[in-house]
Amino acid sequence: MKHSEHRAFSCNKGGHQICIAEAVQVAESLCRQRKQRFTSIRRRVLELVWHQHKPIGAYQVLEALQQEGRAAPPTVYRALDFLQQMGLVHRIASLNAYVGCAHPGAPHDGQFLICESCKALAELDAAEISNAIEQSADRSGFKPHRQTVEIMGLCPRCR
Amino acid sequence: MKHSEHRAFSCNKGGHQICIAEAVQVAESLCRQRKQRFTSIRRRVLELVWHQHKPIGAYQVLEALQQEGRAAPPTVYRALDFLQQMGLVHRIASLNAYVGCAHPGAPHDGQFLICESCKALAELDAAEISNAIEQSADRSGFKPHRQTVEIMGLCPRCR
DNA sequence: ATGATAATGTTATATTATAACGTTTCAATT
DNA sequence: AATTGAAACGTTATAATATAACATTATCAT
Repeated sequence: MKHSEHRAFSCNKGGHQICIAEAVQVAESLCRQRKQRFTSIRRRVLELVWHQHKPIGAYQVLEALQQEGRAAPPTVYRALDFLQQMGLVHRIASLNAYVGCAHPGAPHDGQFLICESCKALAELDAAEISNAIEQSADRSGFKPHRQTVEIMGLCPRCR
Repeated sequence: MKHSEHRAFSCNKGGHQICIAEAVQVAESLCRQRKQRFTSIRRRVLELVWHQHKPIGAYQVLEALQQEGRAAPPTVYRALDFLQQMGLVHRIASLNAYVGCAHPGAPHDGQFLICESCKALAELDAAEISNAIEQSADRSGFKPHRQTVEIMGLCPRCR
């Protein structure tokens, strides 16, 4: 089944992709477990981050919040920081943007495939890549701690 | 010779590391080959980027330039853009900072090891990593084009 | 109910980067 | 040497991203 190979970019059906309602449920559950408050702002920001399956900028989130009432940058950044600490959201450094974590539960650095054409993003968690990184680092006497891996290119639909 | 394994973080002797004067010479030569102008601003910015073997921010470069005369942000960003296009400087997305390219000649995306303690940076060009990325991307039907790989951790001296 | 802690509101500002437009420099040709 | 067209640079303003600092409110454990 060829399509299954592309599930990194698909959503909902048949995969481990978590969509907006599911993402919120998982978040709620994880926060409860960890005795952290999943406040309405945090929930709303998580929803907005998941709203498109593309990275979203902090100020785009802010705009959306402002249409529902007052809000200022710190509100957004605090919520995003919290969600990142909970491992529910990743920051994409090369885009200054944020995306919902596809594999929450255990905090981790993801690896990201980002389509230069349609801006869609898929999160990988390829041990193959992590291992290659770890081994190469080791050979330089370097002890890796955190990795940023962001691959720009063309997604299956756009290539 | 254990130290040779660590040459990614060393400088000058016995390795392919290029230090400030060498970097300028190589740059001069490459620009001449490509019929590009290696102006005094571009030279000076390249020197400043190489001055420490650590990533440097655009505004730090600016400050240095301003101590030698007038300068404004566009001056720095233009020079940095040019140097990046020539493959002489890399931008480190996770730091919003710039670093001299250790392997100029053919433009490429490097992979970077960044020490969280002393801020030293080493550039890798590990085929092992690129291959792992390419294969993982392939399996998702993704055609990679450009990669950002930035590993934070502890360098040999600080670990 | 009370007090401690965490979360949020609010204002201001820091940091990084680019837009827009006029001027200068440079090198190729006349 | 003068001309000219393109590239580089100067300058001012502003955009885009992110944080500092401090007052206020909400929540939880007692």
